[in-house]
Amino acid sequence: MVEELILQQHHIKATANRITILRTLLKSKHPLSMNEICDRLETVDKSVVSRTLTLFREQGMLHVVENGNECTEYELCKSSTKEHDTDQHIHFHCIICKKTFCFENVSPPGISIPDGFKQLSVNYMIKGICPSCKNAR
Amino acid sequence: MVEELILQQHHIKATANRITILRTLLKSKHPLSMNEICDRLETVDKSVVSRTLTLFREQGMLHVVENGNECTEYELCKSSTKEHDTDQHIHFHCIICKKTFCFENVSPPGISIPDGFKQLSVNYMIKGICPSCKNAR
DNA sequence: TTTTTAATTGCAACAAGGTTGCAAGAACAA
DNA sequence: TTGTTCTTGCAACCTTGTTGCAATTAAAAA
Repeated sequence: MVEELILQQHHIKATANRITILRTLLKSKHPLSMNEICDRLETVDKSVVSRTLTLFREQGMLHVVENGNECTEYELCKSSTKEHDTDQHIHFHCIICKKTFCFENVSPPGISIPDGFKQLSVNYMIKGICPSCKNAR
Repeated sequence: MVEELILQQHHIKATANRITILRTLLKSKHPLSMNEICDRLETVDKSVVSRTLTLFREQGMLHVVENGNECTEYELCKSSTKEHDTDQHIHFHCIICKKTFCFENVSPPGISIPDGFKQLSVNYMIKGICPSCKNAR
């Protein structure tokens, strides 16, 4: 099973809940929040989802997508490990339908930051209106 | 008074609370969260701070800085109005001291986004360790 | 000035997102 | 089998932020 393989690669013990949560993330086309995962998986307690997402994050399995006023979202990293996150891209958050899109093939332009600051991660979030919400008006 | 002038320019009635909150933002070297403002101003109720920040935001007086897992922060716009926000820059959030810095002279590189998406705002947030936290270790 | 109307304030209660303590259950090794 | 560790689910809690409402204040009209 794909899920077990991924968990194994990140040194996480495979349990039924973890496989289910991972599968939910795998199936989704856009980043999911904790509550979206809970809604899709009514059998799993939110405390388990919370702890599982923390675990996945700590093991470098997830990207954390910060969409602003709303809640934190998570998406699977394609090619990242705990040490190296090579899979960063730009996100677009629709202020109407509240969905977050990944612009996979547009990578965030590197910028030079002032001396003394140590960069660990980047979050490039564009807000606006997505095509389907734009057309709906 | 500078504060009254700024409020007037954004068509906001000047009250004692609003002037105090604006002054707090003016004095700060980095973006402030609602709670940081409440801490500095113990006489003003947090509901007033909340409503005031909403008002300031609606009138284009503030930048909203999303620092991720923690809370929303606000900073004064230098040159923005309700219609045009020309004063966007990159922010750096220190994961240790939780302070957010503005990189004033590094403007976010424009990127071309896919067709159909309408861009309204950009948030470019770098996370890492700031100079003083780096030196403290 | 007095009256009427509208805006602002402060308190408390609430809501959403998320975390934590803890006891019970499952997995696993000795 | 027994002991140890990990995982789970429930409830309680915390934090950030908003809202209902009555009281106060400010502004406008008479």
